[in-house]
Amino acid sequence: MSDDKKNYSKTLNLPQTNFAMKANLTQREPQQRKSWDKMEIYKKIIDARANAPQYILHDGPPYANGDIHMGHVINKVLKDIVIKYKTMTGFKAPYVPGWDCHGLPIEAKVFTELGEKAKTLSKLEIRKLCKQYASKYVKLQTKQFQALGVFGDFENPYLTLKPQYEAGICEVFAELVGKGLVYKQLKPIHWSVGCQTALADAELEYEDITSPSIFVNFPATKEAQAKLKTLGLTGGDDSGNVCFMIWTTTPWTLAANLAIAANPDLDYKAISYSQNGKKFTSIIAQARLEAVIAAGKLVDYTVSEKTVKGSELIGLRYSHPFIEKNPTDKDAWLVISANFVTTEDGTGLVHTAPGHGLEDYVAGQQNKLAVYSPVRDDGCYDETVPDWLIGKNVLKVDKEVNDCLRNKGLLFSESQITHSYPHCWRSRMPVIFRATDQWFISVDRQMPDGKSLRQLALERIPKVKWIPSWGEKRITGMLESRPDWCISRQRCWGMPIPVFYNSDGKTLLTKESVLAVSVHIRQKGSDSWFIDSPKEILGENFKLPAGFSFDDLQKEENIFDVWFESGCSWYSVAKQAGWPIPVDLYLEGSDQHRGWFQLSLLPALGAEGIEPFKTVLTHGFTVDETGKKQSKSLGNYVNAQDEVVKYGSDILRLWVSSVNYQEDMRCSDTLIARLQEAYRKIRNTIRYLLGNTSDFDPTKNNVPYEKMFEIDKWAMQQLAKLTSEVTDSYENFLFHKVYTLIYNFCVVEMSSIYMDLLKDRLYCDAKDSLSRRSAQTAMYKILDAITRMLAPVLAHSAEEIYEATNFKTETAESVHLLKMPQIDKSIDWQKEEPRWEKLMALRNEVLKELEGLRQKQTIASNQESSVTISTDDSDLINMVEQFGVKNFAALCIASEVKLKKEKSEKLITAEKSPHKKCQRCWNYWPSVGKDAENPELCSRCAEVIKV
RNA sequence: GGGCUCGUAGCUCAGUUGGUUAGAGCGUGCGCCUGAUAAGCGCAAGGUCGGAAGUUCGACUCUUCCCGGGCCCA
Repeated sequence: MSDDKKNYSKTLNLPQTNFAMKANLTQREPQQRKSWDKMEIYKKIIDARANAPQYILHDGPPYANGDIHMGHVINKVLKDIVIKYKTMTGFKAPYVPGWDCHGLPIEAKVFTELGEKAKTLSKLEIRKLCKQYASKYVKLQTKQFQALGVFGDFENPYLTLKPQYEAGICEVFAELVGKGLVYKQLKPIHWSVGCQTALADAELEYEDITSPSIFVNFPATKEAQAKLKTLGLTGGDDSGNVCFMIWTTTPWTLAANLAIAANPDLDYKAISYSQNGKKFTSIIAQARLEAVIAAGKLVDYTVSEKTVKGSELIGLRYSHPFIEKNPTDKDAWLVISANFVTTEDGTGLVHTAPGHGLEDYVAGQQNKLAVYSPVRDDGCYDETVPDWLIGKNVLKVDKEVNDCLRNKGLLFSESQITHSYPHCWRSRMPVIFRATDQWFISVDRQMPDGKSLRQLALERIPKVKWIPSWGEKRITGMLESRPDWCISRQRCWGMPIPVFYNSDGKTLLTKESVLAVSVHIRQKGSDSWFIDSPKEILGENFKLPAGFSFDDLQKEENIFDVWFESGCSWYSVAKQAGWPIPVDLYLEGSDQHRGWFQLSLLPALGAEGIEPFKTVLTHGFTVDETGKKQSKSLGNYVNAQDEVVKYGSDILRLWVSSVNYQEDMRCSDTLIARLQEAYRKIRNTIRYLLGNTSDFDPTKNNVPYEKMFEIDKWAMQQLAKLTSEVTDSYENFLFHKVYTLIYNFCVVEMSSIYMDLLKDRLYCDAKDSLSRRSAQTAMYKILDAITRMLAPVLAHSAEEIYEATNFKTETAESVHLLKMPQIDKSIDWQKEEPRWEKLMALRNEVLKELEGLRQKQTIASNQESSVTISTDDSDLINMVEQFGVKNFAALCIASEVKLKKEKSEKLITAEKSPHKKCQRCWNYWPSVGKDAENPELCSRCAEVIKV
């Protein structure tokens, strides 16, 4: 038997292709990239689109630090899919990758590596090391990004440390200065003691810590006691010590206490009790009575019947629990009014230290209090505090402060609470709130057009398309509540703030002065700020305002917040490259609503009055298999490099495309391994298409649609549907739909249905027969279209497929130079769909019947069967007859289908075919044996063999 | 604690303006084929749609609360 088989199999048109079944991506992909490098693929693509309309995706700069992780993979692959897709739809879509190079993480790392030696180095020397460090990681990450198959101008990336970028920062800053948005002020900010610098909101990380939770009595002055008595809150001499009770979790800030805030609308009462043998009467909010009683574990106490509004308390004075003399030159130690006081916690009377809290600061300003912050850069008290605190680290004095209060009998209650508290992202130490001189960009000052940055931002946000749409709500909420932007940092690795001072302390900061600095920076880079004289920096022709002379100018030592630097990229990169603002797309993780999106929006609105982006697309974060946050310490962390090395980058690209990036993305090695399976299925489907079209030359063998077999027309209709839906999904950035559509098309329409039933025609019919060429025409078109549709996702494999395609409709050097498939509008798949649904339903019933036979072992394959459809349903009969009984048999891969036009118990019956098996095509056809020369063949095969 | 957001089979996704027994593919189990062969085909089992109330003739779809994630903030 095997002899016969072997003989006849040689007469069949079996698939032939060099396209390997085994992908071997980890070896193949690097070669692919080499050949792309050699042909300068990125340049070719851009050149090929020289006169095309532009589509600008402006890259958000990752920080030049460390290996890339899954977050980078998702971000860069999504961007690359967009770029490749837009390119294939005819746009000129440049991709200029960028890196954020300045900033504390690098500087801190350099300091750590240097150890003690750091103190001996100059700022310039430190900056040199920082630059080396950043450059090293730019190079490393460049390689890692390219290894993902990302195309871009990696030869000329934008780096925030390049002089032309830095000059751009200056120019944006100049505009903001010109609009009056920049000011310097003593104001409490987050201060990192570890790094000795101010920190931006984005540089904080919240961690749980344990803090003391104390209730403290502040003794009312005699005058205040008298007033309280008049109000009826306190009684006669039996009131004992009359106090205002406050609550705090930061005892160290008590040294800077200047006021107690009360809410004018809240109700306050007095509670009398004895503690340690002393009688007290404390004023607190009525709503907090219960909590205070619990905190003090009071058993015997009386509460005043009288209730007064907070407004009655305003102006009453107290003496500080442990400081005798007002350390400031302004008023202090009185009850002030503040609406932010609530009854959620504490006592309803809030300890206020304007130098150590933002709300305190605002309240202090309103009440003309000083901004008193007796804490030095190193986190220790200065010499204005009581002797026993001078020079001590504020984060370590809680116990001493509490002891002092206890000794004075003013510590009403003491316990511990655990709460989340901001920490410095670098030094990991808790930050403190501390008033220092800082530079700010105001979000509420009026600009020349009468609007504030905040107003303008809220006005422009709806003009931007936010994907997903809730991004708009999110960024709106953030902008509504954000404070002024603190843009100064007391470090050296960054762009200096271009400000000068004279010896009187007067500030030189005008639009013109900043622009003059910008010219210098553009030529010499920001290092020159640390080397050159003010005269050299400003240029000797610069006209100094009255009161300034070059001989008496000091340079500002602060540098910009790195967020300000990256927030200028729309200018330093996009605008300087001549791209129109707003650019088409910003695409980053959803954390950037607070970060880069917002901090690009503000400078752009301030400087140009327009938002920098038309569309903002955000993606979520990777979580582990159970949906939890990934972290190295928990061991549920997926190392991106390992995955690339293990599976190849197209698998990771396919994974990125397969998940809905708008939500959290579960990620693990197992889940990525699943995508490898999916990849194999797609690959094999395409391999089959390649194998069966290897002898198909579309210029010679093409069969026009009208002449195609019905089933092939179906395939063409399915392709038209797929193309239309995939295009729609790409246009809406719904890549996981692209994936599902293409994958299901491969699995269902192709592998399970079409390619299976096509075998007889492809293998057994004459090579150049209409039936075979018809099938090949459809397969070829499907192959061509799928290759293009896959190219943005499977960047390497699509190229491999394109190379393995024998006859190409267009010859290009790369699949990425081609266009996406056009939707064939002459094919009305929607019109045909109902008919096919009925035919496929009937087919399903036949297949079910055949499955029964197979389980009974009556037949082994569908080819052995003979099917009978018995019905008096004329619609059904017409449908089958119109379609053709033979076509329907082919659809079911049955050897024979008979149509009985009478009603029967069962619509479908099937049996083992009574006919003989053709040894060539394995069909059980009546014609087997009719040919005298080849008695074991059917007449079709006998004919084919003779040619 | 606040803002935004997510929670449909083991996994990845569909589920139209609320309307008949909630779908697909993968994976799993069982079987078939051996002319796509470290491939291919078929069949089957998997879901109280995170939970609880409510609105409604009717809710996966609307409302409220709760539980559990994520991002951002305090």
